[in-house]
This record gives sequence, C-alpha cells and structure tokens, in this order.
Amino acid sequence: MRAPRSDAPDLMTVVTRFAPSPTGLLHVGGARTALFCWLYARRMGGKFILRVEDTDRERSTEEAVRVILEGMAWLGLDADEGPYYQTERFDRYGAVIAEMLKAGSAYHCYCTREELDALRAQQIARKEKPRYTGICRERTAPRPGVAPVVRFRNPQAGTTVVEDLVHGPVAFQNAELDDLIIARSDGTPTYNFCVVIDDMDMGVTHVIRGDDHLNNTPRQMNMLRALDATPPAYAHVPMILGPDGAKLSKRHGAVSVLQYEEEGYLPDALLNYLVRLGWSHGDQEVFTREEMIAAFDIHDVNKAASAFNPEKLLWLNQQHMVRSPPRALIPHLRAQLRRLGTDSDDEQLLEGVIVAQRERAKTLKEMADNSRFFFSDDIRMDPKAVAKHMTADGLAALAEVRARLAALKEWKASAINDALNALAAELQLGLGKIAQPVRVAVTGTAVSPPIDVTLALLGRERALARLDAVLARGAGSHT
RNA sequence: GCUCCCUUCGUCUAGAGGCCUAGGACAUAGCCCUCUCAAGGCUGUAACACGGGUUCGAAUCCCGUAGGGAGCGCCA
Repeated sequence: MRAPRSDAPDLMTVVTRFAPSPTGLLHVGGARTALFCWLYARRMGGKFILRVEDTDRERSTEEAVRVILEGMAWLGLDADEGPYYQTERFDRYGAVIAEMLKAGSAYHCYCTREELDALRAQQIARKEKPRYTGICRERTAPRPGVAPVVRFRNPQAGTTVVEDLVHGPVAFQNAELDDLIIARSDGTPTYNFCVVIDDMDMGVTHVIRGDDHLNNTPRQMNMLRALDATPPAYAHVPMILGPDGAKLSKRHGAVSVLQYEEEGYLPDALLNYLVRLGWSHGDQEVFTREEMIAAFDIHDVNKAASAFNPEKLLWLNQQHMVRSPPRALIPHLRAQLRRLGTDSDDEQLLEGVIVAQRERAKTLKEMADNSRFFFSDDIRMDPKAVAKHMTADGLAALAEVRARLAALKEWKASAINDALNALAAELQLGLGKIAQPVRVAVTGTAVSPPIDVTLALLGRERALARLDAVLARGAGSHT
C-alpha cells in the first residue's frame, strides 16, 4: 500500500506520465504536455508511462482512446509502460478507500445531491465560495434510504505548499480546501482520487500536467500524506491559446494531432514547434528530436500561456523538410500523392522531386499539390498561364526548344540548361522568354522548380511529348 | 463572489540589479540574387501593462492597480 518510490528513495530515477482522459481528441495542448513528460523522462534517463483516465464511463469512448494512441504513435512519443486503464484498477481503488475509511482519513457522507445543490446555491447567493461544509464529518450513524458517498477528510488547519517546478512555491490554506468526494454513491472512485493512487502505485516522481490542475494539487498532496506517501514533484505547464489569444478552439488547433499528419506536417516539426512554445534554448529555433532531448529541462518552462502561431509552425515544417534526408520524406510524399489520386514507386524520381520542391512548399501536402505533373501525364493547363505565355512568339520559341532538346545527347539538367541559354543568346532573348513557355507546356502552370531541373526529372520522353502536344494544339489554332 | 496563477515587439522568446541605445525567431516592409515560384542574403518597422517604492542604478527586487486565465461537480 506504499508508494514503491518511498521504499527506495536513493534509486530516484525519474518517472513521468501522460494521463489523458478519452473524452475528446489529442490536440496540441495535450500533445505538448505529453511531449514535456516524454522529453523530461528521456533527458533524465527515466521512464515515461501512458495512462488512460477513463473513470468517467459515461463520456469515455473507445474511439477516443484509439485516436489518442494513434496520435502518440504518430508523434513518436513512445511509452515505456502502459497504456494503463483506470477502469482496470477499480479493485485497487476500492481497497484503498476501505482502508482510509477504517483509518478515519475518509468518511461516509449522506448528504443528497439535492441538499448539496441547495447548499451551493445559498453560498453563491451569499457571495461565498461554494464548498462542502463538513456536515457529515462527525456522523457515525448511517442515514436510512441514502446511499452515501465517501469523502476525504482534509486537514482543516495549516498550509499546504506546492513546490512547483515551473511556478515556484504556491501556498494554499487548508481551510480553503473542502472534503472532496473520492467515491460516488455507486461506489466508483473519482478522478482526483484515482490520480493520487495511480501516481503513488506507479512510482511517478514528476507529475507534469496542465496549469488547470494546480488548484487540485494541494488536495492530492494531502491525500498522499494521509496514505503515508511522499508527494511527487509537480510541474504545471501553461495552456496553449488560439492565435487570437483566446481559448483554443476547433478553428485553430483544437483538432486531433492526426489532422496535422493529413495536412502534410512532419511529426518532428510539430514537436519542435510545441517545445518552443514556453521553452527556449538560447537562440536555437530548429531542433531535432535528439537535440530537444539533450537540451530540455522542465525547470526552464515558462509560466505564461502562449498563443499558437500557425505561420511559425509552417516555417518550421519547411525547415525540417529541407534538413531531413530526402529519402526519409518519400513515404510522406507518397501518402500525400495518394490522397490526390496518384502515386509512384520510382524512388529516384521521388527523391529528385523532393529535393527540387522542398524549398517551394511549406508542407508535404503542398509539395504533392505542386508536383502532380511529375507523376501524372494528365496535366491541367492553367488558362491564365497559357494566355500569357503561349503567344505566337512563345510557340515559335517552343518549336525551336523542342528541336534543340531532341538533339541533346545527354538528358540532364546541366546540358538542358546549356542548350536553353545558348538558344536565348542566339535569339537575343532573356531566358525567361523561353523558359516560361516551356514551363507552361510541360507543367501546365507558370510556376515550377528551375526549368532545367524540371525537364531533367520529367525525362526525355515525357518532356518532348508534352512539348509536342502543345505545339500540335498551337499550330492548329493558327490555321 | 472566493482561492490560486499569469503579464517583454502582432506572435514565440532572450533577459536572474549595471553587459539593454532591450537580443534572436516567425510575420511584415524594402533591397539584393533570379528562367517562374520559392529558398537565401542584407536592411527596416515594432515590446519591458500601469502606478508607487527599494537602490548610486530596475525589464529584472517589494507593494499596489488594471487586464487576462484557472479552480471552486457524485467531470476529468
């Protein structure tokens, strides 16, 4: 019944845990809390536990559990233990409650919901803090016809100080804390109690969680002390606000982290963004996973809430795309291509496209969008680009380009570049006068990677075929 | 209402009494580079919430004020 940790205080290895309740999605706020827990455990060579807080059977769903697990997996936040489920530990909670009842640190309360509601209403009317006044604290006899709840007997005097790792010491008067319910009238244990028992049983040394739990902490510490256990270290990290500084909403980030996968973000980029929200390491902005682990310290986390900035996330995502080995991006690009109804298993082409496009796209989705013409011959011609560049002059240049390119011995970017430049010089035109019609002809748009690179990647056959198609059409329209 | 928390450029942050004429990054403006679009380089605009103290000296320490947030459930 003791916290394992207190048996071996000298073997104080760090144990953290992420404990989401499966009543909603894993959004960026939760993901950041999970990240901090994970990072701190990794940094300290400790253990990271995943625990699902599903005591509220009404609101918990299996779907939510799945989404949370998938989100954690996508982010690469691997747990050393778990997932544990609180619903599988009800026997244990029941045993502890029985013990506390016997020891007198908990008691039965026979007040009905109606009575409690009325009490609360009165207190609010009197502009008092709504709280349980301890009506049943000294009651010894049961009240017929009422199934009791169990309340924790909180100390009424003194002060409880939370030595918070991010906030510093925070003092609470015990008199401000009322006797919270630890078991409902149907016997099921409540959240604040389960957390305490789980953290104790699992040997959690560092509770890293959202700011919103700071007020719960003194009660949890008091329960731990009533159980003769030493409270863990606490770190309450601030919440994430929407870009407008208001509470995070669906519009801007209160969506599943898996949404970011769909939109073409790299997990490491999202993690990088999240870790820099409320934490910094000198002037460094871009971190690999390893660098984050090496540099992270929970003590350096800021106290203030911070606003989510999608633009910076975008920038970071590009930084990560540019810095990671191109081949590593292949599966990601292919996943996005499939969403567009194409695909390719030509690794050389894929890698070439990634290198050519990574500086021109903020996300992999955008990269795929901009790269369709590399993978599908069914290209859409942008009417504006056609109107602007497929002029009589443009078509004339195109015909000449076609001839020169067809004569090329070697189909590679440098040779193509030389040929185009030579032609431009001969015709006394800027390279743009030639490159743009070619670009429109082979890509359908006025925007693409450098024309030599684009043609080289496309390959001789496909490039010439596309030029021919446009020339045929162009000739037709002039007759 | 009560308790607790928070407050540096638009945003993320650096800053632990003199190094601050407040630094970096995103965004933004201009210039350079340039076959398009980007990327990149350079330059610029832009902040210590307010008021009192303490001190030779305060973004940094103390006290108030204002504004924001959280908690106060048989929710988690």
